[in-house]
Amino acid sequence: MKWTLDKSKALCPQICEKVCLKIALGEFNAGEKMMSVRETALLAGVNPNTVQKAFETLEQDGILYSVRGSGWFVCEDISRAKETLDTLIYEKTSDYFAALYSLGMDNESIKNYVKEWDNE
Amino acid sequence: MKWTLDKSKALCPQICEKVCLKIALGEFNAGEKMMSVRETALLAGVNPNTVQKAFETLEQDGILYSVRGSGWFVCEDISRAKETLDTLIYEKTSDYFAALYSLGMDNESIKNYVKEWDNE
DNA sequence: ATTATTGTACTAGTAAAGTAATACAGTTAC
DNA sequence: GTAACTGTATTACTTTACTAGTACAATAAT
Repeated sequence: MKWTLDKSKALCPQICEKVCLKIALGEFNAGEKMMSVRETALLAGVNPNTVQKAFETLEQDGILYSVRGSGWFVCEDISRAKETLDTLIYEKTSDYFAALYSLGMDNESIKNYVKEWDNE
Repeated sequence: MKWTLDKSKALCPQICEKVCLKIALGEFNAGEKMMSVRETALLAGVNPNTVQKAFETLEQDGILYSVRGSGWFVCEDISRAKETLDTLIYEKTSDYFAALYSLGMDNESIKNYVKEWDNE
């Protein structure tokens, strides 16, 4: 099924996140072959070059590796993928708090606001 | 004193937010004259054209108005500035939740994570 | 062996956001 | 009335992120 990406934001990081999550969830398994660059591009609705760059980023993070002519594979140690997810959650929370500080809120008011949040 | 902006993000919206906040906090008063485009540009460390665009955005939002040759002024009704701030807080929270949904979290886990957040 | 599929590389084009420099027009202060 | 401010407009340049098209090399399947 099609991946849903937010086209108003940078696509490359979204693809990285999606892959990390799918590894963490066991949708892609350690040591197994990934979808091809072109297939992923179709699924995500982006240019193959964008997927290529995303996979290369994940390669540097020790999450994927490539075999020329054969395909992309998930590394044996998937803890790196989980760490990357944790780091992303931390960073996004940190950014969120920073953004609301700029709007005049403090830690307590932010926590209360989130506590009452009730939307879908 | 100098405005501190995050240069890795779009500057124009940051200037808009800053002005809204300063109006809401009573640092700029209803009906009073604003700093000039050039002065604000120096203070914020950005190009005058960027400030001009930000002020024009706030003009469309009914928060500022300009008098050619004279300067920029704060509108009499500052409730629009406060509404804009509230909307921004709402949107940023909504974006934050959406981002963490993409990382595999749900409402409850996000609320717990924020509750335990303890950083500066 | 041939064919299809894979990763990889390269060049060019696009769009958004901001910078930079300049010019002009209206207002204010002296 | 002149000078020193204002806002406003225009043009060109830069960067980032992505698109688009093409080409080539290595592997796998037949």
